[in-house]
Amino acid sequence: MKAKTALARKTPSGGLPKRKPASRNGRGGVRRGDTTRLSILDAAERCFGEAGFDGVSLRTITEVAGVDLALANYHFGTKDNLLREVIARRARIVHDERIRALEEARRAAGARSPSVEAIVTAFLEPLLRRLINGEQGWQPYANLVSQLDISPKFTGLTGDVLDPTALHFINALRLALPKVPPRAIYWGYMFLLGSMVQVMSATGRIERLSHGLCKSEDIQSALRELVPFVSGGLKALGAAPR
Amino acid sequence: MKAKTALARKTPSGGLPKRKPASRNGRGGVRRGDTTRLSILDAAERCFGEAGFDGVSLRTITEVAGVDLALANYHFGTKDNLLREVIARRARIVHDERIRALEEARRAAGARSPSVEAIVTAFLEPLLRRLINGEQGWQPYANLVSQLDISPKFTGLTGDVLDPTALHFINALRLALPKVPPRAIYWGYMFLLGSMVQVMSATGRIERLSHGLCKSEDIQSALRELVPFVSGGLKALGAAPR
DNA sequence: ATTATATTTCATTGAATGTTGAAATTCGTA
DNA sequence: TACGAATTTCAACATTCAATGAAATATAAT
Repeated sequence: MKAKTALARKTPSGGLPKRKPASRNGRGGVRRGDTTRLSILDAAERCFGEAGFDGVSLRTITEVAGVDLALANYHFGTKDNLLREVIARRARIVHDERIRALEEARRAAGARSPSVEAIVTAFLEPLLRRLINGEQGWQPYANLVSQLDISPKFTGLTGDVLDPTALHFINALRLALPKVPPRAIYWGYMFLLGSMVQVMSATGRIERLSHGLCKSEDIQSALRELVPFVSGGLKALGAAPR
Repeated sequence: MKAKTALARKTPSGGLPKRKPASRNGRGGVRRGDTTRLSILDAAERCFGEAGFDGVSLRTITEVAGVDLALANYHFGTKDNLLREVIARRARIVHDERIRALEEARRAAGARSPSVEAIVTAFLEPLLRRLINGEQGWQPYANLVSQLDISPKFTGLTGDVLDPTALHFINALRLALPKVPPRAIYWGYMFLLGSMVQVMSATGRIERLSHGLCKSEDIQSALRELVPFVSGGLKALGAAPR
């Protein structure tokens, strides 16, 4: 384990971008390097999702992106940091929309607490809806976060971005289920995550098990089962024998 | 992608072991190479579980095992095959005990179907009980299978070993829940897997979320919540709006 | 003791890894 | 047009990777 001292000296991510406005350049204010930055992010997202962080090389990623290998270091510094930025890009979007959906559910419920179903839906829909609609890049992202969720090696990384969302929903569930002890709610949230992950990671397993009756890509149907399952499960919590 | 033609020529796993009985050797019929085989398996199990298949090298594994690097190839041929044998070793044990527990539940239920709780317990206990008891090597194994369960890259590998178990339990659940359409049962089984995985993979996440109220290693408490959650969730299936 | 086999050691293969330096190019601006 | 900064290219760095060949050693059977 060498002590990594110097980050790349000449990178915008090194001592912070500090890039000038760069407007009016005939490309709508889009800088030259921005398109390569994006294509690297997209390629990394796809490759990481398919093969895992350690299963793919920067060479493969930049090759898929169609750019020079050294540009990965120039724009992102290290492979670790590239992963971080891949995650953060979409995690922010999902987080914001989940919070918004939760507040919307609260508003709709008036003075009382939203139903468990409403809370669970507010959590699941923002991400799964994008998979259903086939929005560009979200399936690879879903694959990736599923893997990171499990691996002890990367939980520290995902935690910073994903934990704030969690606490909002745990709180909401606690209010909706006053009879269920907090300890059980935390575990229930983990089970919610785990069930969702099985829907997000397109492993093709359910096709084999069901002989084609169910399909991994049919997130719409999966979501129709997932919401009742998780809601029913959460309501059944706390019934354990002391 | 080079076509790898020749497996190592001089390995027992090459053209099948075909090793003589080797009894009466002063070590209770344990061959010389068996102890190194075991130490490599144990080390691989631990390393794979911590860092993932691609996250660890054969060098590290053999170093942890305290044996020469070349012995990994001699005993297991390739890294892929080493992973396969790591999984298969314990998967067989879990499978057998799950089937036995399921039959026991059937016997106890008499003419009727066992309860959903009994079926779910028969599935979860054989593996989780070993984690609760802290039996040697089972936590790393649980970590590992959790990761393989998610990654599209390895589902083909796990499928051969794990799918037969699945079909037994899916069948039992179908009988116990005649009102729930088969399509929903398959998804329910996936959700069961996903919830279980969250308990098995010791990521330390629940500690952070609950500020130490819940503990990853307290599988006993987790299981107490997991069984009602999954059972309640399964019973709530099929209530989806058409 | 003398084989034959099973196992271990040691040295090395060629390829692939993340990262970097320095020169070349492109671009916005003056 | 000329200058400076941002970006891209090219070539290499030192490691590490999985896998293997061949010699050495240990074990079991004869």
